[in-house]
Amino acid sequence: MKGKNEKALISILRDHGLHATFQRLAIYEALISTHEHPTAETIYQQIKKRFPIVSLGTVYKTLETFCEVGLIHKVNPLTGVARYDAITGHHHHLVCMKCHSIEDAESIVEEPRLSEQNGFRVLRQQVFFHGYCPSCRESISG
Amino acid sequence: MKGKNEKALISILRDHGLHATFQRLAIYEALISTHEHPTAETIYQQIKKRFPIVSLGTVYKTLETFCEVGLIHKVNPLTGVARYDAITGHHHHLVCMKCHSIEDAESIVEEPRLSEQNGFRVLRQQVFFHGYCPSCRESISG
DNA sequence: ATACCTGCAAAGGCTTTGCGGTTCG
DNA sequence: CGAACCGCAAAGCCTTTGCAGGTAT
Repeated sequence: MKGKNEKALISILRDHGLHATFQRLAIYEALISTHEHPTAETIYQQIKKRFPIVSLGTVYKTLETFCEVGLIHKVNPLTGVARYDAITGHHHHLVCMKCHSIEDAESIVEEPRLSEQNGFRVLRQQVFFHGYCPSCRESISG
Repeated sequence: MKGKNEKALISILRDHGLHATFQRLAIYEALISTHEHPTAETIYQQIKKRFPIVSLGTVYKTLETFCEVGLIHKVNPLTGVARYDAITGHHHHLVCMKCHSIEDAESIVEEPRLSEQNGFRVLRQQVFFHGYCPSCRESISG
């Protein structure tokens, strides 16, 4: 994605049904130019160097819009509120994107519990499946 | 865990180096009695029925303490701040528990991308590996 | 006896919202 | 031109913090 010219970016935004404003171009460009999974604040700080007028509120709104149309993803799989679990063993979670229920799921594949990867010491792993629980699925697609 | 008597719960708390207060017993009991991955607020509401005096602040503190000693887990793998990612393809994340950096990781095992499980329609899956990145690892264990 | 824990209330931080004005298509 | 979008600032949550009093060991 890196190095994409402005025209290509404009097309991408329009293909997703969005107006191509310079704020959006700047935000999207900032996001595809890094692998650091930045926060809204971080993106805001970076953009401000080139466009001192952009506001933090717009960055939030824009990122949310991008998520809605599927252009980007939130890395954080939940919606802000902390959720707790007394089961500390290895298992997965089925997260409903509508009602935000969280169900446990068995480990489907017995994955290797790597203790290292690229020098990164892994202490715990979690798998999230996002989608629609049976009842929400019904209420959405009929 | 369900149905554990009070004595057993007290032992569990003590084994983790914690004082056994009735607030903690109530909070822990509430958490092991459900599979709904409740929020602090939810636990608070439930406990209030039996012990109207317990405060929400204590629930938060207690849950945090339980996490620190490994008695429970936060389901949410990050620390409250939303993080964004322009790469929407299937990949994993290495989350540093100290500096909160997030690196991409390749899919180690080619997992089956189930579209269904228990009637749950899966649209996206994310795997989080929590641990220490190379530099934090160094600064912790010498 | 003392270190730990709780309740209360205030503060903090992240995110959303409302509104008037502006811009894109 | 109309709908979509932006900046600004205030409000809204969720969570943490500080402190004085109480409790477990």
